[in-house]
Amino acid sequence: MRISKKGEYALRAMIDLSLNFKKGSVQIHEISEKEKIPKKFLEHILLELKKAGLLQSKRGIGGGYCLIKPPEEITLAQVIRIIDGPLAPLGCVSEWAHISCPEEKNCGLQSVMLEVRNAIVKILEGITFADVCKRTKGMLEKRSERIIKK
Amino acid sequence: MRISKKGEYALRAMIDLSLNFKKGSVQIHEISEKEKIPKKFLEHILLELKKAGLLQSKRGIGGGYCLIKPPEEITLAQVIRIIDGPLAPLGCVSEWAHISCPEEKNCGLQSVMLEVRNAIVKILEGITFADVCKRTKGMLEKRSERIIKK
DNA sequence: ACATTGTTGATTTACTAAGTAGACTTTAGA
DNA sequence: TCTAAAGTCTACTTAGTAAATCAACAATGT
Repeated sequence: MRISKKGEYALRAMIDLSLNFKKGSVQIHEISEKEKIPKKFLEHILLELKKAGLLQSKRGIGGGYCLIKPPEEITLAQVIRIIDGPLAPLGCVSEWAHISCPEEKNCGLQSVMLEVRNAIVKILEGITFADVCKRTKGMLEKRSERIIKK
Repeated sequence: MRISKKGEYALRAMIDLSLNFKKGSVQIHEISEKEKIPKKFLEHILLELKKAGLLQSKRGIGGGYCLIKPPEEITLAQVIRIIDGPLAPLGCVSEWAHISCPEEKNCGLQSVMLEVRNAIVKILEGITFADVCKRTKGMLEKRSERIIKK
């Protein structure tokens, strides 16, 4: 039930790019250092996200990556599907990669897993990168409040 | 976000054993044939489930496996955790294998994944094998109703 | 011209999933 | 007590994927 390391890196990179959406492009090595992601590996990830139509890039001095659309319009589900594939726990309940069930008689299992899939999808399709950034900000503020109170 | 093949096999085997809970023990090859699971592979799986305290076995002629507890008392979550490990999408939000977050600042992501984890856990800890069997039965009945109507 | 940055494809390394082989142990029943 | 039928155990294999790295290349700004 895990998101791969690659998927996690992709999400973190997208968060970084979302934070910089209005400030212009960010370079691979900046993200790599900030998020502690191996640079060469990150190159591939960003390229995939670019090919999927989420990112824009510019080469040469002063180059870098930036989001094509505002963070309000990109959901976590989109990124995870690009990098890790379908969100469903079993192939037979994925709408993206539907594989027929070997045992029709055990479809009680299928119906449970469909519930799980729907729950996951509902959350991840309902949350944009703008939301995530907002959450992070909110949490940081709360934290500093706590520190001030001390 | 997938359950492994092994995990799926384990679930199917447990469903079989649940259906036979009152009828006595079932042999590996019966399950293997019915569910189309490689026999040798299934041996490992059942052994793991036995060591985890879910199954009982008897060797020799007329031997086989059976549930220790009634299907009402075993949840899907238990089996998946035994075979596939934690249910959380990221290590940093698992209660079973908590790994600290590399980037405290991006904990917005963590909070989303915690929501996902909770949604998954809520479903899988809330459904027992008795429930799954009931669902399957219900679906089969509905299907035969449809056939009769034709 | 040149350093900087992204692009591309090949390759590596490590790990895990999935499955197999074979010797061993227990058991029921002829 | 012998034997065939079951589970048990240890080791191994094979395939695929995750994660990462390498090196040559292409575009860009100064």
